Order: sequence, then structure tokens, then C-alpha cells
Amino acid sequence: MLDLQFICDHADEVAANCLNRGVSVDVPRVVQLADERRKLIARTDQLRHEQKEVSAKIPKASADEKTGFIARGKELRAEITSKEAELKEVEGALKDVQGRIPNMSHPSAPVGGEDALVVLRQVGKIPKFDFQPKDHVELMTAHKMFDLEGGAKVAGHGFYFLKNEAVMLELALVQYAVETLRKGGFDLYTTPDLARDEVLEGTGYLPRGPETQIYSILNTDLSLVATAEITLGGLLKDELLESTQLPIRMGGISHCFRTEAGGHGKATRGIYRVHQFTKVEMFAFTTPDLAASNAMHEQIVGIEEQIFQGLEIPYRVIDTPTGDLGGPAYRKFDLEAWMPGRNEFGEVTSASNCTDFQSRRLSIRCKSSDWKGTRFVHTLNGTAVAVTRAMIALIENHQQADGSIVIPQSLRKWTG
RNA sequence: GGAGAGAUGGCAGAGUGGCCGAAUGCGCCGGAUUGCUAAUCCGGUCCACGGGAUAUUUCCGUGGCGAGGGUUCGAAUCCCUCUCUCUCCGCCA
Repeated sequence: MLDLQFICDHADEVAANCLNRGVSVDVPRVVQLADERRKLIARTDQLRHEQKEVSAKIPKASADEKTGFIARGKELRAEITSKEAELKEVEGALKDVQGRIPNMSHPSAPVGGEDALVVLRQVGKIPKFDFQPKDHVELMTAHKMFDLEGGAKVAGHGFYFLKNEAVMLELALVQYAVETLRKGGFDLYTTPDLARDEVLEGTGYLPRGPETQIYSILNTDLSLVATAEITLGGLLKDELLESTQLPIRMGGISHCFRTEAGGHGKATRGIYRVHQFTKVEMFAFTTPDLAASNAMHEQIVGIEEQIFQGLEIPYRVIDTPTGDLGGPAYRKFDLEAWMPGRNEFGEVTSASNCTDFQSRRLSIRCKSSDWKGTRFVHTLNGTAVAVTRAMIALIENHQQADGSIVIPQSLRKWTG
């Protein structure tokens, strides 16, 4: 979430940004609630101060005085209790509205909806086939690389079994990504696939809402993670760091679970949109300045590009428009890989700079000799490899006339 | 799953109703001493929120002893719920 003081001081800018992002929030209401909150705090603090004074006199007071003080003390307690209830209500209302305000946007991020996307660059040659290219479903079926019916039988539509070469390929993609991250200075993690709802909320995901994308476990406060971003961000929740420890780079392997409520159709064919997949995710914490986090953002996108170049898959880099950023992102770059089976680009990675939007909710701060007090760190996340999507792009781009698939050099040490 | 113990500042560790933001030790920062280092001595050393000044330094208040509730004039201390840690037993990839 955004800083309350910031919202009050820049109400117009914040409201304009909400508009750009297609989010409707009553910003003046936040300012008004903030003012009520301030007044209530001042009043309760005052009452508590008197309460302290009164009770401090009691041990030394005479019997007569004592009854008076105790009576006054009771009065004060009642007043404080009622003020506290009022305050709680105001703060609840405030958090509710404040929580719906999205992060501010990078000045260069294109303003508008999905159509406003800007292609920053396109890399790699789109393959020209002298035969009719197949899509990944045909190819993987022909090679007995997955079992979609089996997945549906066991767990329902949107689940799948990978088989044989696809299993080798999944592990190879994970190994390849992890090795690349390690070289890039990332600490590696395998993370829990479940997390507390509190952690999901801290990272900006809403479990258990009517429109949630999250699977939750009944009778617990646990949900299945949609990405390791949740667990890696949650790992440093409530921590106070030294600026000298930053930046921190983490690479996490997890399964990702998404309800993906919605229709079937071309976009859901095969393993393009599934309820579960394996992903290697990057997460980074930087000092709270845009120079640092923007540089990290570039590094993360650079690694994503390096990975797809290594896989010899053509891709383009998208500067995501404001209307499509989601709540926490200040700026987001997506890699879209060419997918011959779809005859279009399909999203394979996503890298966001969330500035201090996540860290404020997660309470991840840092100290430095460069400033007084503590500040919220900047957080960033990006996909190294989302296995199913990467696999589609890889299989479809590297298919041959005879239906065989050439594995790029970079993976052969694992796949053979 | 059963039985028990526990959670206090950066760390260790006292504190069982008011004199406790919290002893003591370690660590850290500044200073003194010193040919240098060590040792010694002196001073300082948490976070958040609200307010007043000054303009970025200082002052006042409030809250914080795992989390959330409760009892009380007053809670680190008593009660309840939750989370986590440890020990023993059972089960187990």
C-alpha cells in the first residue's frame, strides 16, 4: 500500500494515477479518514496520559483520596475504551480504502489499457517453416510427452501429467534457470508451496475473496501459493535490514497454483493455462531509491532475456500499460515468446518493480547511515522460467519437418 | 497424536501487579588514556504513532516484553485464545 501521509500530501496525483490504472477509489475519503484518525489518536493519548497520572498517585494516597482516584480511573478507562473502539473503526475503514489504492506508476509506463502496450524490443528470428507447424498439443501428444486426459481424470480440467521427455525437459529448464540465477548472484531457495493468508495479503494477493485466483485450504489459514514471489517476499516479513546487506537477490523454485476461473478455449488449449505449474522465480530487495530498484529491474529483465536467448526462442519485451499493472507494480516488463502453434506471442515472464508498495505492507525496512530512522525497502520480482509456458515456446519453435524437436545446446547437458 | 517446558532490547539474560523502556553482561557508536595494539575508564546506544517548535535538529506525549483479547485505578507480571520454539514418547517419507 501507499504511505498515508503521501496520499494526503499528493491526493490529486494519487487520484489521477488511480484513473490511469482503471481503479476507482475515493481518495478524498482517505484524506478525511486520516484526519479523523489523527484527532482520535491525539484525544486517546491525552486520556491515557491522565489515566497514568491518576493511577500513579494511588499507592501513596490516603484512603479518602484513593476512592476518588479509583472512581476517576474507572471513568477514564470507559472513555478510553470507547475512543479506542472509534479509532479501530476509523482505521478499519481507512485500511480498506487505502488498500485499494494501487502503487504510483513509472513516468515512462504507457498510459492506458491492454491495447496501449509498448514493444520495447524484439529479439530472435521468428522461424519460417516450410511445412505446416504443429502446436504443442499435437507435438507433445505425438511424442507421448503428457497426458491431459489423465490429468483431468485425476484432478480435473487444467491439470496434466508430464511424461518421459517432458519430465526431463521440465527438470532441465529448472536446472538451467537455477544455474543462470546462481551465476547472477542469487541465493537459491526451494520454498513452501503453501503460505499463510497473512503472507499472501502482504504480497498483494487476496485469498478467499469472491474473485480470488487462489486455492485455500479449508479450516486453516493456509493457501496454495500462486508464485514463489509470495513465499520469498514473506521470508523477510517484519525484518529490519542494514542497507549494507542490500541488494538481496533470491531465486525460488515452487509449484504455482491458480484457480484460473473462466472459460475454456484456444488460450486454454494444452498446457498454456493450467491450475498448477513449476516456476523458478526471482525476487530482489534493494535500498529504497528508484535508481537502485530501476537498475535491479533492468538486471532481472536482462536475466530473463538471457534465458530465452539461451533457449533460442524469439521474444519481445513489453512495457506494460498502467491499466494492466495490477496493484503493487510501479512498472512491469513482460517477455512474450513467439508461439508458432498460436501464431502469436504469448506471455512467458513478467518482471515488476514494486518499489515500497509491498514492503510497507510486509513491514520490511532498512537502516542506513545515509538517512535517519528506517525506510521501506524496494522489492522486485520476475519470472526466470515458468515451465509450462517455456516448454510450449521451446517445443513449438524447435519443431522439425519430421515432427522431431531439437533441444537447444543450453539444455543438452541435462536432457542429453 | 500424547506429556511437559518456554517466547523479554542486536545477542545472552534478570524481572511474578505500581518505583519497568525494562537490571546486568556482551556487542555496537563516540570520547579519554596509549609509541602501536590489547586492556582500562567515561558517555551514548530500540521501534512505531501523535503533537509543538526549528526547518531536518530538538522537545512533549502515547503505544510496544511472541500475536490478539480480557481482569484491574494500574499488567512484562494474573486469565483466555492463537502462533512459534524446545524436551520426552508414539507414528513416519
